[in-house]
Amino acid sequence: MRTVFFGTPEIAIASLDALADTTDLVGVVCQPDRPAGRGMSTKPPAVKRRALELGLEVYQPEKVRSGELEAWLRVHELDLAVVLAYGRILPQQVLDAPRLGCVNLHASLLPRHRGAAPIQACLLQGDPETGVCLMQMEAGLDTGPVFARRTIPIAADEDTGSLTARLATLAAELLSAEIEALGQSRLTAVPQEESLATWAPPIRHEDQWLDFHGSALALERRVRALHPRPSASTLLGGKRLKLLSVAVGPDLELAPGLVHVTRERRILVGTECGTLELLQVQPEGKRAMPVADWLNGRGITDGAKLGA
RNA sequence: CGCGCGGUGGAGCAGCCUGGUAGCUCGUCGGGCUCAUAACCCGAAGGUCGUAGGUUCAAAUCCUACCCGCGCAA
Repeated sequence: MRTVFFGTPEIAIASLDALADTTDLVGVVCQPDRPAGRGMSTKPPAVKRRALELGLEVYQPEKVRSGELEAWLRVHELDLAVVLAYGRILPQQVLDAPRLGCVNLHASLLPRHRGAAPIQACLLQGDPETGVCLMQMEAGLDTGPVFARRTIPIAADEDTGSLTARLATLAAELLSAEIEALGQSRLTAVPQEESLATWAPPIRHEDQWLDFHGSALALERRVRALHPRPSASTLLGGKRLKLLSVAVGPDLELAPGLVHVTRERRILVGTECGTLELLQVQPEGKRAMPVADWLNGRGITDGAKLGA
């Protein structure tokens, strides 16, 4: 079976490998190299680096609707395209280019969390479990019928980083298990139950700033959903302070944003409902550190105010 | 050359502007005290102050270059 893989970031790599192992993978499509990192040097996406290691042809179209991408696909006379976190919405002409169309690996239990940030969404919602779906792509975003799915429980301390890694592996397993049947059109696609659909919008730039006028529970989930990127941030003395790891603390009377250092050298922050205990922080310009280190260096003292 | 912060005993920091060979909070090791404690007391080990030059009688402190870590922005 002649296939092509669409994907861009790290999460897609395991599935890229799986597709390369199980089919005649003729090329990889990913987003163009973009200026990134300190400095301003352009860096190739993770998928491109892996594809080059595998000796695969890499195509990085600037536009997906110009017709060039469709033409490139047709030249390769494909049976199937597998998409995982490519980063663009593909038009119908592209979806129709391979003989069997395009299938997508989506990191949620559809129809829950359709959209760009399903992993963050399930953590924000406090879902007990999540998973990946293998689905037929259609013009609507993540609306197509589902061929197969895998489910995993979400740990209490799960964050986007750890969950992304687990789902990347899970997606690759699902793809490996189903690819042969898929190629032979032996899989049945089950339509999604529209009434159960939820939407997982992209994380916006401003979403990283915590507002302590919320519940400790919701803030703790937000910190995990934002970790490790872009990370939850607040302000301390006019400078950014990243909160990398927190926990719901004991129920004390503390004004939202007010810091209390306990006798046991624990750091509690007041919220509208409950307290948040800080565990790992990263002051601007510093490396990440446990709060014990932060206290030793006098980076924080009792009575400080966060979010100012 | 996109903007900014930082590299000081194992950790986190102060000292640098106003040069005169190093301090704080911890940790570690040994001893003591206590019903008990991420408690307290006593003592000890541990640092070529990122690297290379320069200025000076003298540099962690001033100057130059370079290396490394980090935040923003993308």
